[in-house]
Amino acid sequence: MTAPKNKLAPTMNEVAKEAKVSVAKVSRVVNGKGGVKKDLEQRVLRAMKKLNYHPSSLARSFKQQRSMLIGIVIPLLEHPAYSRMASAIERRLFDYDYRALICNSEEDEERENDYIEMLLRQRVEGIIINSSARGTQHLAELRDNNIPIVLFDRMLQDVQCNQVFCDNSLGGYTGMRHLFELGHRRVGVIGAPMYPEPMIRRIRGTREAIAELGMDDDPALLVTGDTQLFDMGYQAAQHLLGLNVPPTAIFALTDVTAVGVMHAVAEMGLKIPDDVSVMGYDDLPIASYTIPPLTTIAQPLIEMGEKAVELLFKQIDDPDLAPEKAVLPTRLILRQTTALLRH
Amino acid sequence: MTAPKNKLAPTMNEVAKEAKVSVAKVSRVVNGKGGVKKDLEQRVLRAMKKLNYHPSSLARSFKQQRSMLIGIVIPLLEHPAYSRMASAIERRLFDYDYRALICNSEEDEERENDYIEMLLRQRVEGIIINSSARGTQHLAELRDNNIPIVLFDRMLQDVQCNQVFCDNSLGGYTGMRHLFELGHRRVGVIGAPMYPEPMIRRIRGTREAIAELGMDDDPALLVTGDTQLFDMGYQAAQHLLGLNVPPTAIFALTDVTAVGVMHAVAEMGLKIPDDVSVMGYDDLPIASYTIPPLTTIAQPLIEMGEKAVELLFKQIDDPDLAPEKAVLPTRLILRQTTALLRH
DNA sequence: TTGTATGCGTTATCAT
DNA sequence: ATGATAACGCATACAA
Repeated sequence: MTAPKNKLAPTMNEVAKEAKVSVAKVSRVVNGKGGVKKDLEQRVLRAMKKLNYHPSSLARSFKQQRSMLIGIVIPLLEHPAYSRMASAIERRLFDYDYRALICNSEEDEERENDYIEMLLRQRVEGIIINSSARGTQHLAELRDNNIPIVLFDRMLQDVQCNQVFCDNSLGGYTGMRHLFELGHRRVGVIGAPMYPEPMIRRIRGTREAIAELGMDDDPALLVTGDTQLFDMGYQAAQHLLGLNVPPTAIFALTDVTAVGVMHAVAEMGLKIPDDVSVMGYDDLPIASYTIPPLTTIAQPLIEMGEKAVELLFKQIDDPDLAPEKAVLPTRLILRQTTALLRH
Repeated sequence: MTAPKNKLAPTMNEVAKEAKVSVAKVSRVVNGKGGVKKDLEQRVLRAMKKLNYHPSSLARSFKQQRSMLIGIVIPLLEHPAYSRMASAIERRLFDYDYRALICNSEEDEERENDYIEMLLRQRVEGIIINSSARGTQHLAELRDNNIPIVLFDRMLQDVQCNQVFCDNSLGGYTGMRHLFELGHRRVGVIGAPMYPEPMIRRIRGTREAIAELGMDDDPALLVTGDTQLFDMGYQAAQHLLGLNVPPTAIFALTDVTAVGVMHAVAEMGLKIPDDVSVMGYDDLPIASYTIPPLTTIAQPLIEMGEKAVELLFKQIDDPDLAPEKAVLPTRLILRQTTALLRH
């Protein structure tokens, strides 16, 4: 790509000349600092309009050493849960006159690192990150660079910084317990993808429930995989229901996979919830519109986003503040895909 | 929000001091310009690492008068179709070393204008916009500001700039014709929301089919509304199927509304496609996973994004190039929600 | 091969 | 109330 050949945007200097005043006055008018005579102010305003002047954030940020930019790093913009988080965060930042640099890491650690380097260069004043990395070294480095950071959704144990997440372990447990109470003892769990932290915890929660409540503890009942898309749920359900002793319920640790599960179940000619109970996790909009509507574990995505912004600004205001961990509540949403086990 | 009290990032000057060379040399090393002795280059690299130096894009962009930033304006980040478009565009820009400023206008004209002003201030080198505005004045203004712009998805007649979109009218026609060929004469059309340009065209396409093929032309069969979410489809379907003479098929001009339709149909105890045929529009991932899978009109969202980026860079390279309109093909995806009309 | 100096557009400080 | 001017971090033209 070569350099743009476009006419350059007008500068404050040109406005000053047009209005026959000094740049200082233009600056004062632009920033509404007051101390400018009414008639001159009008002249400046007119000149601005005439030249179609838009103050350069580039120059301004550079001069002030403040970018008014916050980085948002999420694993997959196309995933409804993540796009919802990103949009909640962005909306809140906008209210504060901050702009968001939304980075779509596509669950790729290297891409995530590239983005972080980019954000550092853009001199973002803070980063809210839903990290796809397995390690925490790059985040520790951010902290050492003194850039305010909030870990979002995916918490990480051994890094000292602000974190906002739900108790995924409890969520996993709650779902399992719900199925247990309906009489299910043999429950297939779809924890795909395997590695991100929330998923590991959700799985752990289900295992705790299995142990504590004395449910079937069969390794064949846990299916993991690479993606968290429809397809994964579809395949996993086929596998689970093809087992010698198939489960009577399936807990898909993501709504999107749950939809895939429902599809597979229907295709096999089974009825939900009569023949198999199905649970999801996330409470995405789609969960209300499956047929029948999906019982699921809700996460307050919007509140999480708002909390993250709050913590970030707190830290920007006072960098020495001790990092805070905000754990938001998870909620069982009863709909119609789970039912009493038929004997 | 007060000014950040964080330690400032190290500058090139500090690196130069640390390495005991001039800033010019550091600059050369950073930009890989060559003409630097190996050992000195090593010293600079070491100093950079030691100080944790990240070149300031702010200063760089400011100095070079090139932001390397492109603005993307979309109506609703949380909508799967739009987040997919945004992500396709962003990915492609990233390959070109450009960064995206993703703006979520939330279908709000004023918000869209705020964002555009912001983008102008950020000195973006171009804008790819899926506009929520009804008028075109602000876009004409952009063009007059000489900022390269590509209209995306939602085309606008009377503004002279690059545009990428699908033939929505043909899409609407194609869907209708498909239903016609299955024997349906009385088809409910859900064109919600009403005003954006693609929707107007899709509706027009259905009307052309109705006229040309001699299908039932009953105003009660066209339902419009404010959103394009599940809910809208749900309500619209209830309305349509409650008509004195209900339609035998429903064409929801958006997959998301189609899912809402399917939900309503199921709730009323009707079978798809036996009792009612249902068609969607978009071919979102969810369309493959409804039960039964949704017959729909596919739009090549990824290709649209890539084409938009291509046109944008073309215009950046040569601002005097005549604007181009790229019309991408739409495709009928046959799945299982439409069937021959039972007599 | 290296360093010095200039300027990008803005804000802020200091005179006036 | 107003204007002249320095400074922000970097790339580059030019001198050495």
